[in-house]
Amino acid sequence: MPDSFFEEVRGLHLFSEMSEENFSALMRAAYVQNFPPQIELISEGDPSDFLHVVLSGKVDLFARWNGHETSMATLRPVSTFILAATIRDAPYLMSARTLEKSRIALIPSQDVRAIFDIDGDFARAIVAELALAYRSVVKAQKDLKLRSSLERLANYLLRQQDRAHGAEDFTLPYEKRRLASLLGMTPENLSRALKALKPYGVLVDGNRISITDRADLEGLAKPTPLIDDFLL
Amino acid sequence: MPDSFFEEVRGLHLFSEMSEENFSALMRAAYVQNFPPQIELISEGDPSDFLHVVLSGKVDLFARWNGHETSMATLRPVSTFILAATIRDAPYLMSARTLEKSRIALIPSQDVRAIFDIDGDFARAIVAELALAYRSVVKAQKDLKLRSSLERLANYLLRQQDRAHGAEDFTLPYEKRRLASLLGMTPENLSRALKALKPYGVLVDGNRISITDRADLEGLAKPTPLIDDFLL
DNA sequence: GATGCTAATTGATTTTTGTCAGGCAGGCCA
DNA sequence: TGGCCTGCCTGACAAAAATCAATTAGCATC
Repeated sequence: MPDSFFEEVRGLHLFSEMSEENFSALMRAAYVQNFPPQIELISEGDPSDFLHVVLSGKVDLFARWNGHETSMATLRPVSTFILAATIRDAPYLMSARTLEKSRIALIPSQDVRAIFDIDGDFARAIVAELALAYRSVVKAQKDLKLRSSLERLANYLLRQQDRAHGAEDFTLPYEKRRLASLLGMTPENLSRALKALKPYGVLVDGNRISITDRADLEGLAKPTPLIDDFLL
Repeated sequence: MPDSFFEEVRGLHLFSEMSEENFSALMRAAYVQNFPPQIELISEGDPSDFLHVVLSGKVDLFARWNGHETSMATLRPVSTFILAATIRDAPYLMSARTLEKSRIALIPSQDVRAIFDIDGDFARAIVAELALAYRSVVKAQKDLKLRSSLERLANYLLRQQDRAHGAEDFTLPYEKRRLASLLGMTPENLSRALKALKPYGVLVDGNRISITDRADLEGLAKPTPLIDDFLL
């Protein structure tokens, strides 16, 4: 079934509006690959040869400097990454590794640029995608610069609860040390911060979190759509 | 001369490739306004009514949360801002204020979106602009998460020196407290950090900086194109 | 069940950063 | 000139966060 993944890719906002002809051209040299966990898919500084699409599994975007690294974002299906680098034909600014067994579609960057040049609808879809990505990073930066680590954690938990459709308890989607890195703190500090949230009704049991008094936690977290609303 | 500013706007990458007809349509309801210093042009959360273009002066983008604020970026002529919000028809994520007397062109957001919908070249120009903006924020976030405040300052000074074409001494482009906010630290801390850089050959006299031994400072700063290169 | 591995936790400590209060220098204006 | 801003600097202190070392808990494997 070499083209079974076409449908999945086609379903993304990024590709759903373009003509069948251009989509085929884009997919001509594209292919899918299965990766085991902990494989570094791309490394920052490398030329952007492929636009990547996570079809299943989980991928971590991270950055390195001077011997240490930090997690920048975690991607779940179905989403693309490294779009900006592909478009600008510039080196990757972030590295990516699989967190679990993952299926990744690879679309040659030069094909993306070629179709982009001739297909206005595709260009408009890319604009929508990039504008959303840009705003996500701006929100992340506000989170980082305006809030303390405890506040970041509190807001993160509230967002996770929203994701779980408001359920009182839910599971953290990955290891705590990765979460710590994502939130810009050390694992030790995350551990202490979780404890510090106990008076606000946050119970922790391994990866299981329950929020017994959301209003109380919100009093500390002071969430705002301008930072915490994913869609905005 | 009501249309003298058309030329300046047209000179931007964003508008230089589009047809004369579409450009005129875009400019039909656009206008220029002069603002004194310290005027808040837009406030985060407001609907994005206009795409802004800084023609002269200087504009600070900043964000507020829970009673305090932080500087996100400083814009100099000629550049646009709040493009992503305009395109997505979403509220501003950042506020903006003039730092000095400034001339700002205002283009109605709905016109931008209308032309965007019909003009593929314009859409492509927007992609290029957004991809660049996205990558800038990613670099800023890496700077913030991977480096200490002293390292951020050291790298900032090196970048400023590059901007001054490598001159041994140059002037800081704005007040130190704004710089502190931009670098994610307090003014007091910036003051101390500048002193801490003295052993690395950084001399400070008011707004005047001179770097007597760039190699030494680079040893501390460890600059990398993947964070510090503006164009990448 | 014992062994070894890894992640998570905990406590003690240091480093980094922020806060608060006071002082100083330069610019502005009555 | 004197008074009064404002921005910046300085020192003492407090808070936040990182680091280091040691322990514990959970898992998989033999």
